[in-house]
Amino acid sequence: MSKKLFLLDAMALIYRAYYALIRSPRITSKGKNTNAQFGFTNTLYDLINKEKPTHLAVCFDTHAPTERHTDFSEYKANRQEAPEDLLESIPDIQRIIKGFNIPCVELDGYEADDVIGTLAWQAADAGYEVYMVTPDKDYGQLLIHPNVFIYKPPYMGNKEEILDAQKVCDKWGISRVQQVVDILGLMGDAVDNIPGIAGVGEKTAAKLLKEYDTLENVLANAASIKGSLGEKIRNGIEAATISKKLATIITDVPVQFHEEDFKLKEWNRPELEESFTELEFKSLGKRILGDSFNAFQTAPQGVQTDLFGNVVDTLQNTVKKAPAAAAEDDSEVTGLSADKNIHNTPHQYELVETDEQIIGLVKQLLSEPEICFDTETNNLDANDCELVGMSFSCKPGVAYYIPCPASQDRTKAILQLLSPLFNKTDVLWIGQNVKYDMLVLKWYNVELKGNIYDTMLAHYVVEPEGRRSMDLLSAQYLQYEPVHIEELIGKKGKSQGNMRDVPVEKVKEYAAEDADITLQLKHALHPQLKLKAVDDVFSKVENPLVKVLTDMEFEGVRVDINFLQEYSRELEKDAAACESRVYEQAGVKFNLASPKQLGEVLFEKLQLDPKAKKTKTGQYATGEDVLMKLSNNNPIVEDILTFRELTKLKSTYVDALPQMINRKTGRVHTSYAQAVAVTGRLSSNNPNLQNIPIRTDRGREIRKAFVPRDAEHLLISADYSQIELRIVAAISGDPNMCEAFKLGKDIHTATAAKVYGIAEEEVTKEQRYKAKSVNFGIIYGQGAFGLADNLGISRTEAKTIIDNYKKEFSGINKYMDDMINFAKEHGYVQTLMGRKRWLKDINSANFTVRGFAERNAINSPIQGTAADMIKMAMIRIHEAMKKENLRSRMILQVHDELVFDVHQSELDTLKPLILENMKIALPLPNEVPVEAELGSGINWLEAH
DNA sequence: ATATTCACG
DNA sequence: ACGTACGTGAATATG
Repeated sequence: MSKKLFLLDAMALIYRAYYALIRSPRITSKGKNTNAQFGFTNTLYDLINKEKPTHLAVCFDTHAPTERHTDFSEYKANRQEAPEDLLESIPDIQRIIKGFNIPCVELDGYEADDVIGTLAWQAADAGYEVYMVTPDKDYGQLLIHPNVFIYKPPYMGNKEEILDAQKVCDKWGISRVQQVVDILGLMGDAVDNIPGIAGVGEKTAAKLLKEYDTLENVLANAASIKGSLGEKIRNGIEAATISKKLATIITDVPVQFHEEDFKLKEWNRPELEESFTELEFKSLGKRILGDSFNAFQTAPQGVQTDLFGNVVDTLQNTVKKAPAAAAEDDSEVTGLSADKNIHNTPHQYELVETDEQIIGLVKQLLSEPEICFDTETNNLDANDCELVGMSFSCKPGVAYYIPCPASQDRTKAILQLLSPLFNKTDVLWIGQNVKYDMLVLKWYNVELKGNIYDTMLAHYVVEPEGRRSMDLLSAQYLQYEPVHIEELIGKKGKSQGNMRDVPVEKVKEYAAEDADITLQLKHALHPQLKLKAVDDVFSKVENPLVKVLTDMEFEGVRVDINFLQEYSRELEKDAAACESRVYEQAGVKFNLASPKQLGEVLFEKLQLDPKAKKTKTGQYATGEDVLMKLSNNNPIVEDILTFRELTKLKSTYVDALPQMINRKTGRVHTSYAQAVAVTGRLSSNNPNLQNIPIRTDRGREIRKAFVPRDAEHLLISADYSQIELRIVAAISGDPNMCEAFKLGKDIHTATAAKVYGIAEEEVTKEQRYKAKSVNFGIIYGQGAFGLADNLGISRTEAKTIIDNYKKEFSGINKYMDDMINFAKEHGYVQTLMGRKRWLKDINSANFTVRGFAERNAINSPIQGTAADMIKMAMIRIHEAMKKENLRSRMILQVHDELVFDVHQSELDTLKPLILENMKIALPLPNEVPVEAELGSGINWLEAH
């Protein structure tokens, strides 16, 4: 019998199993998520059963950095932290593997693919047929030995797949598997953050290798490669060299394949029984262990520990011992080696607890012009948490921490003692994401009267595209690694701890350090504001907006649950009807919500389109645009699209919104992200209230659920009219467009008249519609192809329209060129308020990459100026409402719209106040007027 | 975690 | 030959 060795890439399989099951999670009676354990065990067992390996080993990655990480800091730097449930599953899985009497192999400094590659070749040399079980395409490079294969386990509805060298070569379009690393070196790999050559993708890489055979030879001949491709390659020599090295799997890892170790042996049944019982694998347990297995029996006690390690020992240190028991001890937070963190810089952090101490601190801080502060809470949701403590710092290295005990009376008393500080007007409050802290304090009826300096926002205007967690900023600007919050309360997830339960001494170190670091960050970032000339947008727009957003988030909006519940039932019914009609027409039942299954039904079973579009993963595309183009209005298409619409509305809005209602206020409190959108816009999340439906009848209904706080109130909605087009007209100074706005014309009709060379009265609906599409397309830098696609017209017609447009509105054409040229020269574009966006790819040799940057150069100043304008308006309106002591509140912002919850007695005061401030917030050049419209009603739909 | 789809301005 | 309109957030499937 031939010897078949299977080597499993454990982490890759665990990830897949975990996420494949996440929608119907397996939770034990103790509340433990066992997705990964279940999925992995299932895969392992099926593999053993079906493929009948004679030998098997499971390979893990370790936390230790590898040479790839030390050589190239960006390697896998884009990876998110694994979820806690997943990390906690690893000891269980290793224990199950031991139960099957299968060795786990891992080695510090090497990744699983290195270990697997090395073992695979050794075993193949020894006459084995070797299957590397992994979804990872990089393994293709290892198929040099004719007896080594890749075994892709079933996933996404695909069957398992065995890849040999030929299949891998066909897949990539190469002639030898050795070229897999050359391909990866040229094209990079987004998953692992391997750069490759900018602008070289899979196709180009394959073409180059066809001609030059190896990456080295491509680079050696770079000088003779013509055109932009040659330039790209010449610019990417270093990146390609690094990338190839990163993608190359190491095959001389110090591990030794021993036949005996990897041989499948008798299972350790008691051990498996115990694991399966603990994890509550009922049917799976029976399937594996037979009917005698009963998941509810008491776990057998006293399993002999020497059964765990006997395979392992012959592999010396390369094999990890299974944990003696499932990780019950949670004294240390997993996943982080505490000794690696460097937070031992000399500092003086003091605990301030008694009334006397607090009064002393207040007295001291009252003389400070700038105070850095931070709050600690027992929950991330600022609208649903208690204050656990506050830290203050005015001098680098010195900080104070005031703990707030569970007694809310005492917490209020502490805040009372601090009130002279909070009420002080001539003080600058420095913090990182101050909105959060202000919101927490607002629930205690505390408002900061001084000015705000938010370091997160400073970084936002200095580097709009960067990421800006405290940890990253500290590393980037202070070269200092602070205490991670995970060290105190664990990672995000259901078992995340609570700051309240952490010993005060530990919280003090963490909290005081945060205030200390934030103060130092302010000093590091501040010069950058002037240097990059973004201090205006920072001090006039972003910082003053913090208080406005705090108040808006605090207010929230009332949502009519009854209405939504009723509407949910209606949508449910209609969606179900659509669904059954689809199954009837298709002649099969399947999961209509699965694009993959739908694609197969439409394009294979029903043969609706012989040349159906595929997505990049090789599935059929089933997006709305694709379906709409399907053969002559097939009724099944209509039902599918309606089903999609109804289920989208139901799951994203109608059913989700009631669950977001705050238990204290009975209202929905969105959170505005002020430092996310690169153009300067806000974004909204938890829930997103900036994408509530309006375009379809059934979607629009949802707006009826947004209602005033009570019968004495109404909602007001005020929105800018054509603001982005006005901004284009104004900053381009195009005479025709400016004139149209000055005369108060309908801009799309006026555009159509110019483009078609006719009088405005003669413009048809069709022509106006097309002109409108051009107007919007221009804002985004759309070309003839896009316009044609959008309007369903020929590319020639689209080109004619665009050419006419550019001729009639030559100023706008010039604006677009000017923006691109400005960006090419200066490396950035900017808004009217001086908000900047840097475009590093603007001079890229790659057409696609550069084109993207060019469209950004056109769009960002427009979108960003509109964002500046409404932000300024919000600041003004908020200030005016406060000054007038109104009881009405601004509650929502939707990019060009503001929504207010208005007491009816204040309607007449408020309407002009809102409109006037919106209009004058940011005057446009070339006398282009800014217009805003306003409506009111008993719900958002009616107010619109 | 990744891919696809779709809601808004 | 390639890709083709900017900016977001959220839900779904996936074994």
